[in-house]
Amino acid sequence: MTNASALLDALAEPTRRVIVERLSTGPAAVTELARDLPISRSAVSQHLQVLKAAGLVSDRAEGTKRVYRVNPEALAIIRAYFDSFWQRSLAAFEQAATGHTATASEEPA
Amino acid sequence: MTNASALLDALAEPTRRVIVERLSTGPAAVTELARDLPISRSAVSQHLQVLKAAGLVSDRAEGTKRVYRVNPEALAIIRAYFDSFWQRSLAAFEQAATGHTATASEEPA
DNA sequence: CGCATCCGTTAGTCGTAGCTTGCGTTAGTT
DNA sequence: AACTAACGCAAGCTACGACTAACGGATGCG
Repeated sequence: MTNASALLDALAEPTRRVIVERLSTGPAAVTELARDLPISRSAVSQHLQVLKAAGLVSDRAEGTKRVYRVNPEALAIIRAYFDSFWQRSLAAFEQAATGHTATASEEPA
Repeated sequence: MTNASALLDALAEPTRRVIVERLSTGPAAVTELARDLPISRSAVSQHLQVLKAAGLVSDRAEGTKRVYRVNPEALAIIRAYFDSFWQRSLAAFEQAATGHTATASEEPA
């Protein structure tokens, strides 16, 4: 679950990104989510299963409804993933520009 | 190409993520990339076309070779995307915590 | 108690992304 | 000029994933 690749595999689907974006503004139920999407409720449910298996969302039974919400920790992992990713690419970019290896003279803030 | 969705569509493919990870450590040519991958050189080339179309990488002819490198700006966009994303989810999470009870339900089993 | 709502699951169809193969092109080497 | 290495491109095949449809299980309400 601490693997960013598994999380990104789940976020590969555009529809799932929309769902997570929607859930990032607050919890929602399945039918409620499906109402704003051009697909069936069943499809939304299946997407939620994938997101849940990846650890991106969690669900909670509330009466007959089932409320889903995002897992901030999962987004934090992805965020950290792309952060180090970006820094590495910047280092390589700097190196290519200056022509010699960078000596880690960056300010750590 | 300032759209994060287009960038994420390109990074949906696991192989393409490996390629970009590899390129984030420094530029490389097609055959050089294909050497470490279980797919053909042509497949790698096709992946690079997708990444290039998304603006994630750029290429430069160097003799008979074609050197690819990552575009740090593209990674910065994705980074910013997940950053705001994460902050929104945190805000929603905090609101849910303070709005209801502090020691409320946690595990849905 | 029926009845409606909300949801997960399964089976099954279908589009498409990813891969290989083969070919043509360009650049470098002798 | 001949040969080789490094690519891109196009056609064709295959497998996977997204979707729908139909079902059954809970929960809530009259």
